[in-house]
Amino acid sequence: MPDLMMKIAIIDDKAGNRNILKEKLSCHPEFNITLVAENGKDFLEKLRSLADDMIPDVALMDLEMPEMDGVKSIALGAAFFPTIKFVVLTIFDDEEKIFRAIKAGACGYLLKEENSDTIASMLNHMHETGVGPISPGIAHKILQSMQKKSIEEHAGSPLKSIASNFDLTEREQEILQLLVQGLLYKEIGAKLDISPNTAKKHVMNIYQKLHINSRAQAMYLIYDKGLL
Amino acid sequence: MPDLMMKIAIIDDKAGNRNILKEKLSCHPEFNITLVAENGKDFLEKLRSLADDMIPDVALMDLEMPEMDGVKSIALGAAFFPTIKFVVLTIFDDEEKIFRAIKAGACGYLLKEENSDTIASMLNHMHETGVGPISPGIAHKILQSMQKKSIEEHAGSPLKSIASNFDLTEREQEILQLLVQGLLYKEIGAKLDISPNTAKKHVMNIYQKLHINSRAQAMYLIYDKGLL
DNA sequence: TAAACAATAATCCATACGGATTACTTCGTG
DNA sequence: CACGAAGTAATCCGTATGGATTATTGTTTA
Repeated sequence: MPDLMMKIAIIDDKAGNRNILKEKLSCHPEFNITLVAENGKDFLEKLRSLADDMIPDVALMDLEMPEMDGVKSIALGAAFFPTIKFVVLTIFDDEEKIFRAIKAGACGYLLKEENSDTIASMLNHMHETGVGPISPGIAHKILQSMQKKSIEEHAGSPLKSIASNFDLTEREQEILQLLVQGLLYKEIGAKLDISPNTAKKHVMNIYQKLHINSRAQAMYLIYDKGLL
Repeated sequence: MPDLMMKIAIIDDKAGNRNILKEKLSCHPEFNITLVAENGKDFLEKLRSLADDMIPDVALMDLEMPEMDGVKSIALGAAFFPTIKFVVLTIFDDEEKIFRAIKAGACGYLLKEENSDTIASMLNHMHETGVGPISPGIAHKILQSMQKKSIEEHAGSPLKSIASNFDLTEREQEILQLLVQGLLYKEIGAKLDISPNTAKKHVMNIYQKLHINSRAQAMYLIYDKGLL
């Protein structure tokens, strides 16, 4: 049996939602809210400055957020903090968003309208069995979208998913491609016929957009986490 | 509100299962079992000989059946009787079967272990809102298979074959593991409780054994060149 | 047309990295 | 017991990297 205590992170840009959720969870003593963030960027920053034993077990994540939305935060969070279970907690969204959140690594998808007991029991169920919580309405949407289009064709092209999820420009994709092959700035510059300084500038812009800070992290994201 | 009376079809090859299910539904007067069949072929034949107003609203379908299995019957049934909602009712199956049943046109997927009330409330919910019933465990499987497909299944631990091919020690494998996740020397040191200098020394030894000279090349070897 | 964005480029600084060398400890195995 | 292999640790050096800032040019679009 796992720990009885479950460390929970709440990520939502609206203070009202955060408080409602806190209140809902507070009735259940097994939940320990160890991290609250206003958006994905905030969340990742706080995570990085956290001691290992304070890393949350579960992140309850809204999708619509400024600075960094839920899909991006799940993709990055799941890559760098693989022990965290990401559960989307949101109002009813379109299939595309559901789909992208799941591909990013969400293991559950609950509607905000679910009541306190439902949420609690589903989270406990997940903690015990590993089975992610899914609201029936969401499951239905997933089924429909699966019937419509096969997943294979939706898998899409390599670097494109990074580009679409993180708004990389054409040039930045090109440079990322070379970067993750291990080329030096001067080599990238030579290959693209630009100054090494410019190559470096592009790389810095890419880091900002992906919210990482080293070439190694870029490679990790792209190669190991299949974000490519 | 739709009809209070819901016409139900039961398709299962085992008489025991049929009876258990009948019993479960009998507690709920809104269900009217109008058709019982032993397999898909039997089901379709009986359907064709039925008056229009006796066509069931819902078909509760087992998957493993002789003569004609559940997937085929759903595909054919959904084509010729588009008003019928097909709900798979089965024990826990592998992802592939779940997938095929959904693509064939199943609008719900329940586990046989669900209790009477759960099944009844989910069927009623579907009848009212059109939202198909899905057991949490099944929804979880679907999510997992979607994630796997999108991540494109890169094979298991490359580290072992690297180790065997290049005579890396246990400690070196351990360190390589952390290195290619993008950790700094100081982070590797902290994680393994050794000096960052030592971590670096190990990395230098690894580079020599692999005949490379940068972290990027290590990652390239392991991730892109698929293990080596 | 003005504003926003993309690509180009340079500079400064602190730090991380790759490379080489030296040294101490703890194991086994011969 | 002695020797080597593995793990530990420190130091010095030069280069590459990450981070921040500033600036010019062209393109797009509101």
